[in-house]
Amino acid sequence: MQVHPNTSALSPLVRSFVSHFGEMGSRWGINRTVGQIYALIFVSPRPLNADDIGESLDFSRSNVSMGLKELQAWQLVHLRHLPGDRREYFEAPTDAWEIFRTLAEVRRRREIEPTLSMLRNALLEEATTEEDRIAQQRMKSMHDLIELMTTWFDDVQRMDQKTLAQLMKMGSKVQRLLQLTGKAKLAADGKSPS
Amino acid sequence: MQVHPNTSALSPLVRSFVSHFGEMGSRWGINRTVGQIYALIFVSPRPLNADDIGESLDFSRSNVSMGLKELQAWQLVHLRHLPGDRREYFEAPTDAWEIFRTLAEVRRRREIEPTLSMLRNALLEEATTEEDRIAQQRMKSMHDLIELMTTWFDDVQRMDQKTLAQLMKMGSKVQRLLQLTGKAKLAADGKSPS
DNA sequence: ATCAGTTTTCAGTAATTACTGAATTTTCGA
DNA sequence: TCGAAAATTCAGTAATTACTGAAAACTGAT
Repeated sequence: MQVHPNTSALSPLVRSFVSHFGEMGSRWGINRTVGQIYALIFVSPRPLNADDIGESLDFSRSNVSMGLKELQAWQLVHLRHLPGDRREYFEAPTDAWEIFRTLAEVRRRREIEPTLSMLRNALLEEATTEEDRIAQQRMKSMHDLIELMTTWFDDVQRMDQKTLAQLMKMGSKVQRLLQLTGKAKLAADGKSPS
Repeated sequence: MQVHPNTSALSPLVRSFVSHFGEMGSRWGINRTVGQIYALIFVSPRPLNADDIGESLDFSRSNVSMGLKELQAWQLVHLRHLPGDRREYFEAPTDAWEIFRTLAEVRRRREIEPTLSMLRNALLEEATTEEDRIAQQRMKSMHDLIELMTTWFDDVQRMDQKTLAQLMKMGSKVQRLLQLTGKAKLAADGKSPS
């Protein structure tokens, strides 16, 4: 049931995008095929089914199936059904911010949390040697940084997009603003600014 | 010339840290051995030479050599020489911020820049089909986000650590501050706040 | 210049990861 | 409930990546 026009011949534009994502994917834990599948879905104007994908990229049906499973686990693609078609179609969120947040969230769960938990355990141990005491110190600073950054990221995520954009556009100018506030606060507390 | 005490028996503390880094490493592009070598150097109170490392982790001398080469390419470890010893010793920066910045910098060079450049090229192409036009739109939003974030990161890097810590601790409270400033600016411009 | 100590390279091999096609299971319309 | 269409699983194989030991190259003290 060929409902949609044949999309199996990729334009050079899409082809280069897809292949770049393949390369990049393999620098992450994501493998090449998974990267390519994602890229293809991301730029596609309509949801794609597994056959579309396999045909476009010349992967076996089962390979596509596994790739899609992984992308779903990363929450990078969503399953959809098209009326009058039993096959499963996939589409990807197009909002770059949303994608970024999703990725950050998944990585947090998979990498940050286990690391924090390992570090916390390590810090609970009684250090018996000087070596261990020094090791613990360094683990602590790593732990604290990770924790600071994730808390901050949680906060940032809660901001509305406008504030965020404003903040980012300000860049280091925010420094002056903070200095001002600091002084205002000191003044309000009845102290003279240093 | 056994100048230093034998460090080849790792404490349980260090052992678990090292092995966690091994696991995590393989989720990045970094392989397990490289992750472990880094972890070991990071917590070591003194610089280590390749034999120390190989002995502690039970890797072949050549494997250690390759791992160190990669860590140097990531700028995560530095070569040092100890007086009266011809061997090369390695140590890792212990300041978590510094490590983070280094990593960000290397990733930027290796992953972000090539991606931006691919996207810029793609955006220069004349889109002939509707499909390509849509693909380009999405590539553009991805490009813009990446660019925004890297510029922002550059700015942030230029801030002193105190401001940065302050900013991060404020978290979403900064939102109120920005709203205030916005209003102040409007007032200064002689307009009424919305 | 020599040479012992040290690091690097690299070809071969081991281990891991990716991919396929056939078989199985699931899904949903009739 | 059945059966065809679709999706998934999985054992086997291919491809890639990691690791080793032997050999080559380098280093610096004498």
